[in-house]
Amino acid sequence: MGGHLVTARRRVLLDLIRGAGGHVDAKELYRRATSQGESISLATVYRGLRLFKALGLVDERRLGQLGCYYEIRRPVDHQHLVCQGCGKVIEFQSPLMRRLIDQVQHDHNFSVAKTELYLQGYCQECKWQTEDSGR
Amino acid sequence: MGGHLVTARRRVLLDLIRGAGGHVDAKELYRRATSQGESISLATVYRGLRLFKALGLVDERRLGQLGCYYEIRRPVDHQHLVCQGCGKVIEFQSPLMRRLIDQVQHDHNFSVAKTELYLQGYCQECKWQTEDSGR
DNA sequence: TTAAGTGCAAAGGCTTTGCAGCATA
DNA sequence: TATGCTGCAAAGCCTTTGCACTTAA
Repeated sequence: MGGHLVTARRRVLLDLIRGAGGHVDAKELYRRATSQGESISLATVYRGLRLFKALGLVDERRLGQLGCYYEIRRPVDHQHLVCQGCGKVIEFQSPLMRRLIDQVQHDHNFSVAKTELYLQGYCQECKWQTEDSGR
Repeated sequence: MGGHLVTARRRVLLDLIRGAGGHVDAKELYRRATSQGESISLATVYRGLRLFKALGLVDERRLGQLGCYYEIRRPVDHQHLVCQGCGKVIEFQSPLMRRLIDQVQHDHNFSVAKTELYLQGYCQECKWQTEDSGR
């Protein structure tokens, strides 16, 4: 059973994902790596991300139509709130989520392995603007 | 302000979406249309879907890594449960969802416009199999 | 030394678009 | 008739892959 190598690219990649605090996609990681002088190809970024996912180090999230974003896996589950005005991403977590999942598992005799709640709308600042413009 | 035409293709397309009970993607709609003798192109399918979305007739859902699925918009919100064993899609709805959204809106001063909860796991039948195989 | 990682370019899905012709109101 | 619809083929994204070369252990 072959192990996985610790390479320079992978270290850089993982550091970048950590530093990004979630909310980066593959292309952005590639851009950040190269812009700080690191030599890496987009293909390697994708391969690294796939590996990290498989190892459970990183989670891939689909934020609506925005595409795939990557973040370090953390012990406590959280969900995302995306502002369609300014694009801001807010993380939150609610105990109701746990209750909801328990309920669904029970009602449908289903074993839930992965959950993703995505909420889209307008943040405090962008709310005013939509009200003003009346759009 | 131009109106939108009611055309044969669009009628067919909408009927197919209705008949599918959710859970079809563009390619599948194209396949079903042509296989029942209708003449339509994939581009027209996409254009129709975009229009229906804009008119609020149809919702686009991203079921995890499965891609885009389309369904007739219904008055009552619902969410999806996808079995990673057999691919079955189960719809459900829970009053906890409403409460969770109210809470998030309040806590983050955010106005939620669109919500999507996606749960992935194993249904009743597929649960046994994963237990047996011990995988 | 040797399995694993990497870059490059090509290929694969899915979705959109430009354009010329067609159809609906 | 005029605006909007359609098909076709091409192009655009994002992501994966084949292959030859490089590197970590």
